[in-house]
Amino acid sequence: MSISKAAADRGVDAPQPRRERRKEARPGELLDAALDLFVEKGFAATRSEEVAARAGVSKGTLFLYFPSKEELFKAVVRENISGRFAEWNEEFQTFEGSTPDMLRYCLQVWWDRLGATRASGITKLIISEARNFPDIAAFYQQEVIAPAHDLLRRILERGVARGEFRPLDIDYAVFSISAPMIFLIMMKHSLDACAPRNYPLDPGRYIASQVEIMLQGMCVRPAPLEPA
Amino acid sequence: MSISKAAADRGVDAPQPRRERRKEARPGELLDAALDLFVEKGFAATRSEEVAARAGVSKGTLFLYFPSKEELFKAVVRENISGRFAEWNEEFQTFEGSTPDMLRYCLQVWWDRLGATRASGITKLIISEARNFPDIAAFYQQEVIAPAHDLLRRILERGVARGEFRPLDIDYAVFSISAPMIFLIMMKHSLDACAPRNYPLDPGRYIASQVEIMLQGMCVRPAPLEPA
Amino acid sequence: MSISKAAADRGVDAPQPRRERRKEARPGELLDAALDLFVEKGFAATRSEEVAARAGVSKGTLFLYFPSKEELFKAVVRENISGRFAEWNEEFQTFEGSTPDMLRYCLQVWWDRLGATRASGITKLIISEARNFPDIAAFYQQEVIAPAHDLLRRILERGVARGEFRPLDIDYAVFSISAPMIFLIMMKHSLDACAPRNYPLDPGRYIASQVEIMLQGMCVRPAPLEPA
Amino acid sequence: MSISKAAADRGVDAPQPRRERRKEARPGELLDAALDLFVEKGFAATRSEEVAARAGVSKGTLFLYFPSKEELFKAVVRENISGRFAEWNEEFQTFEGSTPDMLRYCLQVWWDRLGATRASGITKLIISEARNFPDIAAFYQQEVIAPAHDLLRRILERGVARGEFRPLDIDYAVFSISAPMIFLIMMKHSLDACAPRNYPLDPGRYIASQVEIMLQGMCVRPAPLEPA
DNA sequence: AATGAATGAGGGTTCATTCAT
DNA sequence: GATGAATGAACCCTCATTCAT
Repeated sequence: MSISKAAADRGVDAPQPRRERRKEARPGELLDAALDLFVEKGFAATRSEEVAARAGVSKGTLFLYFPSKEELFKAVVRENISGRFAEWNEEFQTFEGSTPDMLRYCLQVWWDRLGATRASGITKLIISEARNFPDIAAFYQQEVIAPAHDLLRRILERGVARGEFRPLDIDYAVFSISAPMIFLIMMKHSLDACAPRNYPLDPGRYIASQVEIMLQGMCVRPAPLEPA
Repeated sequence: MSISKAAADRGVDAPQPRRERRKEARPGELLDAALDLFVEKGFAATRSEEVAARAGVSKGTLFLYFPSKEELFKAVVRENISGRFAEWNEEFQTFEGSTPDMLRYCLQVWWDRLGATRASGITKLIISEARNFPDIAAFYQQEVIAPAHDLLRRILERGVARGEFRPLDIDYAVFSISAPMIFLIMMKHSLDACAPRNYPLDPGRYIASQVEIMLQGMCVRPAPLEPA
Repeated sequence: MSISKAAADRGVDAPQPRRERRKEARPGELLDAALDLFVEKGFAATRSEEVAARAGVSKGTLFLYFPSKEELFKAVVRENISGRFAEWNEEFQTFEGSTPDMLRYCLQVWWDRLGATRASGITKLIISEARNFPDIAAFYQQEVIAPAHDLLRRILERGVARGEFRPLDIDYAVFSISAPMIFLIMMKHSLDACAPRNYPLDPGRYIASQVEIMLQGMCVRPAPLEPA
Repeated sequence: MSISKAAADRGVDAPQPRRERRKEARPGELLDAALDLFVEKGFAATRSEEVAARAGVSKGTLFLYFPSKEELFKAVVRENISGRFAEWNEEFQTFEGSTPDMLRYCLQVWWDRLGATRASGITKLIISEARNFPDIAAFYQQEVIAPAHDLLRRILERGVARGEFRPLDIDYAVFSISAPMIFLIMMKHSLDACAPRNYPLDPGRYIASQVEIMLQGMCVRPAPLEPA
């Protein structure tokens, strides 16, 4: 019974059309399965057997690649946090419009490419489990938060330099800008996930209005404010 | 580690008689210990025996006062959060100033009496573990979120009724107002708790400025905006 | 909550109109409560606190009179097995009708005065728990089964002596006669108690028909048999 | 006591490797151990760890094969009782003799293959604990009692259809026929198990004579009755 | 490398029993 | 004597981890 369930999950003896890489891909498949489950259930409630089953391997194999559930968790976080910033940085390096437009674009990209995707689960995961995994938290701080803040900081400094923004407490502004995004991501993966519509919120609308509000406060010549 | 910890928690060298008759004090001591541990480790990772040990009693005694870990948690929420709404509601019932002042005062009270205290850890816990404990999420929604939103809603409606605010999408405004508070609390209990000063932020200043921004958008005759 | 429940069970502070004997009656009241509960729930599932509550005393008091739950159980059984046989023996000593009538009367008395009453719970109790309490079983054998069998034996011997019955294997006949009674009692307290009407049985009808069948087999001049 | 018992049960001096690979044998060994213990101590008093120990495995292994103590019990019932009905039904489907012979044969089979075996302890257990485990009682009612009664009912109906039996109150007759069997089993596992020979009874003889008595009452042309 | 049967340390909860008052 | 708060040994069950194959 439990035997066939595991077999079913991994597609029994089908010849895996697009997975001929098999062996080398193992750790990746495990990390992928683990990401899904950790995001969905959190660290404690995710059972290692379920991760293995979803990756199509046996429980023993999981421990062949990762010495413990905790190390698996750390590997999942490390695996999924990286690289994207290089690409985005470049995009913004070559951005040519006004800085308010740049900021609008930046937040929209953030939401579309991260917030709205499965990857936002990692943000939720980190924030939820940070206290139980301090080294993960430190790692995340270095690898994600710092680069992200740097990007925002550069945008804001560009605006000030070009005379579009008033002089700003930059750290503070960075913080104010990221807050709604983080908040949205947390809600999406917690209360909204169990009792949808506790928060009757359209993310796009919320982000857009928050950006305009921030810009209102930062711009030298504020645009007219829309109703909240 | 766990061996000596229990002993230490109980106050090894205290000369108290083994069976102190303290029926009245017990529930409070247990709730206090439980709050600490729930905030520190989350709901799932907090073991009931550890709560008992920290309160200086045996495992069995805990279940003498609270029929289950879940009920213990609910009691913690009532003791530290929802039980205090009545009092706060009254405070606002009799508030006589302008509605913008009322809103400023409300958020300051929220931060001072909840956000800045241990109890704010509960908010973080709920958001972190809601998906795994739907009963608890539902309880919290009813007992905390709904009343809190009602309070905010009443304030906003007062502002509209008195002609201080423009007509508002109230649900949306309630949401926008709570977001910075929730965000602040999340950070305090996750990333900030492991590596303080990730966010070089003064909560009071952040909240104050967010309120002004919101008021800017809501008021009929906006006050001049300070720099972000 | 649990405090008031116990208080309610024992009638709080009512002046106990018909229980002025109080102290001397304690053990009896405890045994009485325990009988009810043991019959209803069996030994393992009966909680000593509930016995105490039903008797109107505290948990501690129970252990003042009986050193353990097991001793309480034994005392309950001993207390309730006795005496009745003397009375019945006398009744039958002076019976003047035919022996078949005597047997019919005997079984009817057995059912009416024991089987149909709360006391039949003891029979069920003993049979259910005999293996876990061998000394109880021995005690019951001596105090109840032996006298009861003696009574039946005397009736049968009277029948043979008076030429009403054929020569009988008396032990065997005693057994055949008691079986339906015991069976009825067991059913009443087990399967019938949870899913009534598993056994579409009217006890009176069943006993009567069983007696007639037995008599049919034992009598010198059998009466015509009714349909089963 | 319990320390050395577990060791003893496992076969202390057996030179087997600590992890014998015996997946096929396990369930059977566990069911065997469980039957012994359920019969000996009842359902509530049987601890799952002890079952595991008697089967020579650890606590966890038991739950690898049976998801709960209750399911273990159900499996024991299926293995030893209800799983065999199919075979017996077939036997009776093809029975070609007279219906009285069929009934005689049926009860003899019942006694030989169930009553006289360890499995009869389950019947006693059910009757003893039905009230405390309504789920189990319902299961047993469905899985055992109903099919058994159906079998008896079919035999009786055959007799009536073939003109061998008088028209019968079938439910009632089913009941009358099973009663002596149940009674015998109860005694065997309760009083007789502690002090054998309380009832100086040969089961075969008792059953045979009870059948004849019943037949006497049911048959169109009764055979002459033997002395009781 | 891969498996999956087996382990055993807990985790939440219950309840007979104790003992300071 | 009586109380009932407190204890702690069990109990059922889970699951990360191990290891013989």
